[in-house]
Amino acid sequence: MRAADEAFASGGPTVSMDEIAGAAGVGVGTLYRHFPTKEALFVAVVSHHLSLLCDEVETLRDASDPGAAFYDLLDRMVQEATDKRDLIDALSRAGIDPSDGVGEVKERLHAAVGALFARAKQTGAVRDDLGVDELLSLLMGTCTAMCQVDADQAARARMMAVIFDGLRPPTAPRHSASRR
Amino acid sequence: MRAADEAFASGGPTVSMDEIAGAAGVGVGTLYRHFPTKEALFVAVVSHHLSLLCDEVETLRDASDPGAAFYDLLDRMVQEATDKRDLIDALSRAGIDPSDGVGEVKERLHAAVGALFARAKQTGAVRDDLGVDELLSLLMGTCTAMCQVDADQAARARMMAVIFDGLRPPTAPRHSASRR
DNA sequence: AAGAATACGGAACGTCGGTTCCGGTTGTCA
DNA sequence: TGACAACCGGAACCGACGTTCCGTATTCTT
Repeated sequence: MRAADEAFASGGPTVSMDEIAGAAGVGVGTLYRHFPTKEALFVAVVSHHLSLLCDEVETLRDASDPGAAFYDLLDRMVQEATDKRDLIDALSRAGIDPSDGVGEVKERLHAAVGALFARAKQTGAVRDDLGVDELLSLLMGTCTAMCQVDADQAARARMMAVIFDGLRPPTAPRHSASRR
Repeated sequence: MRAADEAFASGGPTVSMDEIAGAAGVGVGTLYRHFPTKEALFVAVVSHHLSLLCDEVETLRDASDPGAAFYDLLDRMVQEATDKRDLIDALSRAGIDPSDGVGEVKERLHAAVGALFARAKQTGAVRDDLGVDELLSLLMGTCTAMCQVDADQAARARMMAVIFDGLRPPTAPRHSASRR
């Protein structure tokens, strides 16, 4: 059942309950017997994904090379989120809506990524003027950017290179983006 | 009338026609007398914005310092797109849907940005391994990322710094983002 | 094996938003 | 000044979608 639900999530949060039910081979009534509302179903699927992601990140927490592990993680996250479009919405919701059930999982992800992020900073692999929130937001943005150029793998690699290079410690203060 | 339409666009493409009409101080019927469909209205607004943006970019085409002009432009675009949420959808549509009326304006924007981009490359202000499509997609992603951290101007500046530093020519080949 | 309780599928309902259409109004021309 | 025409506002229509409900199937119990 969850398997069919994942299939739903790939289409984004706009698919109708009928379609989800159809994909799962059940009636809509069955869906509502397991989840009180569509929102709840979406949250469940999203939380599940985020939870898996958390496990992965927590595994990397004590990696011997935090920098490499960090960039590897980013690469994988973006790669995965590009396929599963719902993960993007997941991340975006994680940043926006602290009320619903995603909130707790978001905390976990935040903490796990934060830990790895901090270690990577210590080794000088990433710049130290960036917060976890900003990192996650950037990551989210990158994912949506990736969804634009569906096919071209090379283009994606170039875009990732931009982000990665930007995350490294700047060799020298070169530009200020401040305004107002 | 257009003025009121812009007000609509700020709320994203999901606002109802009734709300738009209300904001414009007219009835829905009037809206439909000027635009055959909601989609058309949206396209009109978006095209208008993109058109203005094109004018701006084309002005910068022959700037004495293409690099500075380029980064200044990015800064302004992101800043503006953060306020006007519809511009994000505009950029995203520009990348995705070549069928509707936005297509032509997208060509113009593509060409104008491409020209400035090329000149900035020549002066060594930006890396030369990136295409215009990738740049625009990245820009779009950055905008959506910005919309996450609504308030904090400092956070936005840090995120922009990441993007900007990533766009500069890498000092040395340091990391490969390829996979698969 | 029979009855009850639970689960199931899908038809039915209410709401919401895009689109259409009709009655009123304003401006124009003779 | 009176009739005609264009325009306007908003009520009415229609389809889509989330949600609910009921008749039926299935399984568990004794």
